[in-house]
Amino acid sequence: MPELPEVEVVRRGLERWVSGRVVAEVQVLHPRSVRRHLAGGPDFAARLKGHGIGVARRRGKYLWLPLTDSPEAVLAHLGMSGQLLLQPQDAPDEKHLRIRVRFADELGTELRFVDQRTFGGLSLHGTTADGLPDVIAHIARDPLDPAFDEEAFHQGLRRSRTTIKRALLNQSLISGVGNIYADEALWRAKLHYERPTATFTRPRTIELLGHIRDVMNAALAVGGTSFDSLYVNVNGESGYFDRSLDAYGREGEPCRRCGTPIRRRPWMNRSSYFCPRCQRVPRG
DNA sequence: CCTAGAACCTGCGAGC
DNA sequence: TGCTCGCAGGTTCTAG
Repeated sequence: MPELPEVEVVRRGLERWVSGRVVAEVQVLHPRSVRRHLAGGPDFAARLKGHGIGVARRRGKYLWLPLTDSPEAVLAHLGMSGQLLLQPQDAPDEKHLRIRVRFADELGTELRFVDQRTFGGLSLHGTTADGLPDVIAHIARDPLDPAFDEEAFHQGLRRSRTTIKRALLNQSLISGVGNIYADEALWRAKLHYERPTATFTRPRTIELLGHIRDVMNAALAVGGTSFDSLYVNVNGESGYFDRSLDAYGREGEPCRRCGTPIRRRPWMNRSSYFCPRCQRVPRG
């Protein structure tokens, strides 16, 4: 569940169904799914056993579960295909089940990390004074964070010699934006994805941030974007924002503003979708 | 230091 | 039917 709205949907599920419980047992079924832990999966599992789970938190696409009785947190990143599912203990294992967490209560449910492509994973870290896992200190605040620094973001754009979509995907400049919401926000702002960031005026930056927030909030309100069953909440349910997309995945379909067919261009081993009329290529 | 591109994985659908 | 190719919501490492 890659981008901010989808990760926030998962965070809310964890807060409701996992926070407040105590870990009884952890099973690591794929070594790659435990990240940055030299001592390996069994040690990761042993270190979690018996600890209480605090309120789930999120920054950008990262989410974490603070431990209530130690200054550590379980950090999760879903990568391209990761899911955190709350399942009945007797439900059959998913094909790509990587990590199982059982709890010391009688609720009969367990937390499962399922990940087809294994780009995601869980890790265990110390936390900074404000409760942030130390390894994500370099991740910028996301645009839904009330403390997001608009001026720092604008100055970051002005300073960089890159193009706007690359900048939007740079998680140390602004976090939570991925390929879908970058294309959607740029369509709304009528900006071409290869516009140099150094050309941005402050009003243009502020307007773009507004579109990013609008599209993310709209997606969040309907459970995020799900093209297929890979992107679901902790109860396995899909979101509906795919119906409301204006650019992403709409190659050949008419722009909802001007009717011109939306184009897809190969870009950084993936795709960019844009309206060739509303979003003009910058000259130069 | 900065930026662009490849690598890391598995599975699916299109085309031959 | 079965093969190959391109493509998929992300991050990180390396080369220049």
